[in-house]
Amino acid sequence: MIDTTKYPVLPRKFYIRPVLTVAKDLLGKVLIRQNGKTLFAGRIIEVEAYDGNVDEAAHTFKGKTKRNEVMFNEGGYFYVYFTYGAHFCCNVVTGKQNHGSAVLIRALEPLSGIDEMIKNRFGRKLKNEKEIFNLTSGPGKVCKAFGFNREHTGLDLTNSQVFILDRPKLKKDRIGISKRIGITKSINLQWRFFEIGNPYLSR
DNA sequence: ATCAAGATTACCT
DNA sequence: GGTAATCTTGATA
Repeated sequence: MIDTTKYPVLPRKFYIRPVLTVAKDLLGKVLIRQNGKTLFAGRIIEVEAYDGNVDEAAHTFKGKTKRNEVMFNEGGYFYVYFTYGAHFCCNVVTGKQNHGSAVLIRALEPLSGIDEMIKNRFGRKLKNEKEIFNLTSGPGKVCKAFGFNREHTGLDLTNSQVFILDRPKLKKDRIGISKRIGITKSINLQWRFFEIGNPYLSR
C-alpha cells in the first residue's frame, strides 16, 4: 500500500505543456483512484500522445463534439471514452485551453488495491502467477481494473479522487518509442512511449 | 433514420 | 497470428 501523502500530487502546470513532453514525463508517475476505503494505485509504464491539431487519429482532429469536449479543457482533466461496444479508455488532457490534446494511459504496473483490481477484471481469483501481468496491460484493462467509466470523464486531476503522484523521471535510456497501437490514421507518428522491459506492458 | 468505424479484448487455431 | 463480439458516436440524408 503506498502512502499518498508521501509524494506531491502533480500540479496544473505539469499538464499545461506540449502533449509529447507530458506523455514522456508521465512514465514512472503513479495514477491513483481513491474510492471510499479502496485505494487503487498503479505506476504508469505505457502511454500514447494524441494531438487534434496535427494528428488525424485524435478524437479532436475534426473539432469539438459532445464526446470529446473534455479534451479541449486545459491540461489536468481526465478524459474517459467508451469504444468497441465494450471498453473504456482513460486519458490525461494536456496543453492549454482549447488545444485538444491528451495522453492515453495504456498500461500500469499495479501497486495498491490489487485484490480489488483482480475482482474488477476477472471476478475471481488469479488462475496462476502469470495472470497478474494481464491485469492492467492495455487501456481497456486499466479502466476495468480501476473501475473507470463515463462518470469519471471530466474529473479534475488536481482536485478530485483521481490524481497522479509525482515520482522521479525515467532515465532516457529506459524509455522506448514506437508507433501507436490499434489506429488506422496518422500511423507513422512515433507517439507511443513505454518503459523498456517492464512485464506489465500491453501485447 | 441509417450506417460504418472504432485510441480493444478474449478466445481460437 | 486471426477474428468475432458489441454498442456508441459522428456523419450523412
